[in-house]
Amino acid sequence: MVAPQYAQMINEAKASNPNLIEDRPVKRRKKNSMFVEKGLGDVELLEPVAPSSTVAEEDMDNVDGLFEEPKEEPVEGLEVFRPPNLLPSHSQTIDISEDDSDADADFEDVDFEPAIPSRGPGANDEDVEPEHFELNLTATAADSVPSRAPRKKGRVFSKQERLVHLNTHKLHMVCLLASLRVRNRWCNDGQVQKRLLRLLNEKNRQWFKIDPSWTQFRRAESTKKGLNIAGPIWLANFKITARGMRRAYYDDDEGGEFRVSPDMDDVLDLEDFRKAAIKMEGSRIVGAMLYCALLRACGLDVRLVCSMQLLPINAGSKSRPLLRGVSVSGPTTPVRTPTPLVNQPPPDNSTGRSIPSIASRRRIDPMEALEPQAPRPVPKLPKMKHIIESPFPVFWLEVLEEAHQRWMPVDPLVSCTVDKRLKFEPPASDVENAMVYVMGLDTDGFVKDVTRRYTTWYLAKTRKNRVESTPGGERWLRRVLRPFTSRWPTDTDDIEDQELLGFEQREKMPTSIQDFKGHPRYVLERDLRSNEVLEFPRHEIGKVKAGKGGKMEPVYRRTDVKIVRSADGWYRHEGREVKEGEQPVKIRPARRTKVEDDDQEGEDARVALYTEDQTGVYAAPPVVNGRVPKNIYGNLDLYVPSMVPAGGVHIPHQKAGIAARILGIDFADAVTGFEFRGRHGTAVVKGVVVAGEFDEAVMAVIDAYADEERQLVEDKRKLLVLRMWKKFMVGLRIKERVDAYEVDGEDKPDAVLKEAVEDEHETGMTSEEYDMDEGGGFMPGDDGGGFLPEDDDGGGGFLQD
DNA sequence: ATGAAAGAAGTTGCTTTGTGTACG
DNA sequence: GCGTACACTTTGCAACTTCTTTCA
Repeated sequence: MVAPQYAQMINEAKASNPNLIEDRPVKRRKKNSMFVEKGLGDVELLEPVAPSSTVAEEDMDNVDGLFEEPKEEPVEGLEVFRPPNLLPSHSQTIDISEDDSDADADFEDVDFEPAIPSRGPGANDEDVEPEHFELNLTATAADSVPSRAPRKKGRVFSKQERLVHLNTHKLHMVCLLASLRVRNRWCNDGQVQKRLLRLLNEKNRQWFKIDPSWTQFRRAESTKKGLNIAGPIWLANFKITARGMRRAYYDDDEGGEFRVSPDMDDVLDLEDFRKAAIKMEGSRIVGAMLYCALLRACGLDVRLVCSMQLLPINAGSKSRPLLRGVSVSGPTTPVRTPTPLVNQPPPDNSTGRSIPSIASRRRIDPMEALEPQAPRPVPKLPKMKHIIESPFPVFWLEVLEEAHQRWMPVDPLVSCTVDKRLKFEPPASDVENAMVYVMGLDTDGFVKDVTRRYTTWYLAKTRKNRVESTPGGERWLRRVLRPFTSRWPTDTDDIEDQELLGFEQREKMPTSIQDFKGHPRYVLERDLRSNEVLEFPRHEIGKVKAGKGGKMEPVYRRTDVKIVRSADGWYRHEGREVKEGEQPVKIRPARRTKVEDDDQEGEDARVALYTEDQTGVYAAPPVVNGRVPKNIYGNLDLYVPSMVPAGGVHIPHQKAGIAARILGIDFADAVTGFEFRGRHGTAVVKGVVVAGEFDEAVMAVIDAYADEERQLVEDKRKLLVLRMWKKFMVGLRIKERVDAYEVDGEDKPDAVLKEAVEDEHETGMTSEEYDMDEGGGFMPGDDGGGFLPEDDDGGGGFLQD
């Protein structure tokens, strides 16, 4: 039951801003910015993947099932993610047609291209209407002409576009998590582990065999020593022949075709992985995975750790850097062999340089690949340059140091370190690698967010690039990770949580002015919003130097920031009023609303602002003797429930006003807000306020009203039914009469009947005489609410329906 | 190289209790 | 002359955001 959750979450994200489909002119937009317009709609793509609801239990393997065997072009899922619609077609994104594994059972009932995007279970009612969306799509993708030349770099993204970026980021995370889970599971593969164990001899492995009787120190040192021995052995045996995961970028070149680098990692399934274990080569990803498998085989508790290279939430002006160290020439996309390769010999891989097509590789039996190949002409392959990647790893491991129940980072390939957590974070300027989310997957496939262990400025910098910095982001991430989290935390988990919390708590105060902006813990006065104020008395907790040669600025706690509002604002938004004698804590110039206001007092008008502490809950004048006090507009402000006057009751029913009038009691329309249409705001009335003692009376009248309405509907239905019976009986009667008149030689009573009935049709069956003379018994009694007006087409209409 | 400041160019949020005309 | 239904209206400004450039 994982996928539907995500679909729902993404839908919620969409629904949370219904305005985003609002069809309004966007002043500056890149031509062909199709993904931006279309991306949202395509988030729907996740929904159909939902397995049938019969899978009730939290079957986590479902995730694996769904993402088990990505075919076609899954490499991009690892390296660069693109919104599904950027690809030539959906079917190409998730094409499972040639999949013959059991995994596709999950897909069988799935329609990947629903004509109308279906609503997710529990999807918000504010969901985008598909037709509406379609319209917008066409309009913007085809007709949008920027009012001026788009800025080359650093263009400003609209709210819509930014929302698409956010949703893309989320979707990317979900997909990558699923992908990681599959890959992590491969690291448990018995065949792979058995094979890899050959690398370490008995003596090497002895370090991992901990004797519980040893001292804590000795146990810890033994593990470390073992890792320090195994690392170099690994480095010497593993060869990097493919490119691993890179930092992801949104493509500037929106119309361009997506290309996968020819040297991209191409270990796509367990068979590939087993083969890589034998050949001991591949990308950094494969290297880390294989080393993970090896250490797990040695009996260690090992996590596969990935610094997720997601498409960013805030798309910057940076465009994708060129790959460095690519093959000089050669295909830009993996060559696909058009015909089935069942009987063809596998391509020669003995050079270790060739990157055969994905299609052909997946059919190679790993054992067969080891057999000596019959010599055959090999086409000259492009020479591969040395692959240049980030000097910091994207994949590495964490090994549980059993003695202290502590996870130690281990990287055998890039930094070649053991237990050096600060050697993993790349600088912000690294175009190949950005550290935003670091996830560790243990043997059981549980995911732990260990980002805090590796980042120096988690709160000041890293957090700003994560979903937690967006509204509702924390909850979203929690929900995404929930299916990947063990429900029974162990002591080790608790220890680690404390450790990670400690990293965060010990984070130093930022040294640059800009890092204070949006910092969850600190704030500078200069960054205060216009509706924010520092609590008095001010509590300075530090100083920071503003720029070089600048002066020192005081630093305050974020928790000391209070929201201020005008007296009117408190009243309208919270139903509170400023207490008597309170002095404003801040004063800001009033906004001039109208041109006609521009007299003297309009120019230096000011608005006094107060904190919540300075206000109390507003108490409306109470209802006395059934009289409801009204304001100058003759109604009652009811912006929040607390504004109902004492002794009164709010009846939020459309008919409440009418009901109160019928009863002849005093009432006031309840104004719950304003609708801004055109130049003027119009009061939104939701029901009325009456004296508490009339509550039941009013409700009774309303109910009676509703009953009457129901009765009306019921009567209409009854009449319809009776008419049908009448028609039937009339027909029968005619038939009876015609049959009675039958003469010799003329035996076509049916035809006569038909004619008679049709006749009846045309006359609109207003033949009351029938009812009066003979058919009276079929009509409702006169007390049944009287005779309802008969529609002109009523007679014919119901028979056709 | 890095960060601060200023400028540019866009987006967002606040605004907040109608009016005029045709017609029966 | 009065009451009712209905069409028309759909701002504009300042704050804010996010980028670039320039400078130290």
